[in-house]
Amino acid sequence: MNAHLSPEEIVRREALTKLRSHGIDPFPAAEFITTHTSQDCLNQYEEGKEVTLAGRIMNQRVMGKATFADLQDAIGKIQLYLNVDEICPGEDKSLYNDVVKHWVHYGDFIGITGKLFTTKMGEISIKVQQFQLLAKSIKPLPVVKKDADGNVFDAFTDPEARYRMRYVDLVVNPQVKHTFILRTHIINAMRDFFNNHGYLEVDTPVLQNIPGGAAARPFITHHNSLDIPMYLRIANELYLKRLIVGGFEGVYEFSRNFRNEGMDRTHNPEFTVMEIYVAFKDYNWMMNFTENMLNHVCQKALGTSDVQHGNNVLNFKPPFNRVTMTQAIIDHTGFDITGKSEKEIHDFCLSIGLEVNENMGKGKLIDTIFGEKCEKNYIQPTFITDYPVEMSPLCKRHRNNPELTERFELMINGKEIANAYSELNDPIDQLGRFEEQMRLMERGDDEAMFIDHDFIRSLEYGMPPTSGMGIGVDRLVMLLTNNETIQEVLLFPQMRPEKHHQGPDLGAFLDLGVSEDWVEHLPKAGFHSVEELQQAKPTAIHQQLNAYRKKNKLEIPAIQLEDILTWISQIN
RNA sequence: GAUCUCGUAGCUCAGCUGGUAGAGCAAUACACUUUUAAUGUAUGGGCCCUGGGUUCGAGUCCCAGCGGGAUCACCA
Repeated sequence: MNAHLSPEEIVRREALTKLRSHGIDPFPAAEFITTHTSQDCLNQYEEGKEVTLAGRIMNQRVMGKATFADLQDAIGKIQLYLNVDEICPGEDKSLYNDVVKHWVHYGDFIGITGKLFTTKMGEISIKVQQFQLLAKSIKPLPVVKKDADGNVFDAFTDPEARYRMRYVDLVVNPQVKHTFILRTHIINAMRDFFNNHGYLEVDTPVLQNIPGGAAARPFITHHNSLDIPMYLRIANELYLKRLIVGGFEGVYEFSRNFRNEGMDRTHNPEFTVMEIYVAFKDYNWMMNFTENMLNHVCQKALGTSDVQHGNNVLNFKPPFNRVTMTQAIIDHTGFDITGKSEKEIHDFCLSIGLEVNENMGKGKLIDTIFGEKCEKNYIQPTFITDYPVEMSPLCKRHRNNPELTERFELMINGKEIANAYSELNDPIDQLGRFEEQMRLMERGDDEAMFIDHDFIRSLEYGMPPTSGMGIGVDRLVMLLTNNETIQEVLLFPQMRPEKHHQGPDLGAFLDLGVSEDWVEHLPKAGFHSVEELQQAKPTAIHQQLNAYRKKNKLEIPAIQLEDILTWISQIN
């Protein structure tokens, strides 16, 4: 029955039985009311103050009639001092000698009441007077230890295990928990900033008929009643603009987007983008707004405008540098794209060794140059502005140059973090741009966008001049929490489904009446499952098992054919 | 999707040119009433990812698969 359990798991399950037989429910139902957290105890220390708190017991150091342990709650840790005479003032010392010393294990939830004191070694601790098991942990957590110098031993580091069992990761790796707390603080700070400006947080459809607003492969699903294909959203942009048409002055949404594309350290099939649209503004206003917002986020979430990321310190104090796309390319390649034809740019790309092909339009070529030669150089927050019109089908043309658009991307640490436009609100121009996208698609550009006619119709009713900005929340969090992979900032990153290499089910054999002596030998003799027994001839099983017994000189009784027949009858 | 690389005890990892599976921590038992990587003594614990192959013999070599990581392509 317990054949698939590790010895430690068996010990813990046996402890359940022992606890119950002593009248202790290992999973009690009642509320446990705490008065303090571990941090309260440390921050508001008063000798002898009575405190009640709950958490996981993390590290027991049993020293005969006294035991030290760490109690880890949601906030942190505090040391417990469990003394036999304090916990068991009467004759019965069982609560200490049995429960504390033997039936409570690393990882169990306990509730305690006791008095604060300082040990000889100077550590604030709780002298426990009442002790209660709140929930047993029957699977041992990985044990991570730290020495006096802060060196970590046996850290739980395997990425696969950590991502698949994030609950374990969060328990034993405090820095992981801290990252996710920061993530929420960052999002809260953004939300506060927008709300304080009077903008409205909204919800728009996740299930969409047309996957619009970006160029990406969508996840496709099907609606049964309507009998139509539906798509998980790849972006929410077109819906937010419809709301600006509807008369809202400013709307924003933290949008979970889904894209059916590759997965790696910077891509997860679902990811979060914050998009905001504000009426009567342009991209210059949005640059100011964005740098102020990010500085606010850094101050609120991190308490500083100087953010350590890898070997760099990123300075979020406004104003950020602003460089046009044209100037950026001149700065890093010496080539001026102004007024150049598609062929001239194509030839230039070839001359500097970039891989380009005939399907690439002018915008895509320029994008390639920037991506290969310029992007990585912008470590400090920098707005790259005025992108070529071909790259930006939803963006308004530049007021001074119709070949460019009023667009900026915010580059930080050599990567794109935000993207913003003076939004295109001319419905006729917009339709033309969509049609250009269709031509690109026919030419082989699989990133080109679909036409959303209802969106065009909304523009025909009139959209005020508007600036919109989208920011990759996961990537911003990576930046601000000093993480290099998106999996570290998503609680449950997408993983390939777990495959269980199921070992032989010895318990199932026992249930058939196989003797305990024999059960462990069945898989070794070639029978890994009940199904395999069922499919074999009883006489063949009989011969095979006894041949195995003879070959391995087993000191156990030989199998009789009747035994086999009994097993088989048990199956049916 | 391609290439490289890894998969050994609950955790972190050794295991050489193929020859009977190792350490620390964790667990179990005993001792120990202010320890803190507690300590001391003893004990138990392994489908060495899975399936084939080569071999007298495979954790080790070869092939395939599964899973992870890295790089690349696509993308944010």
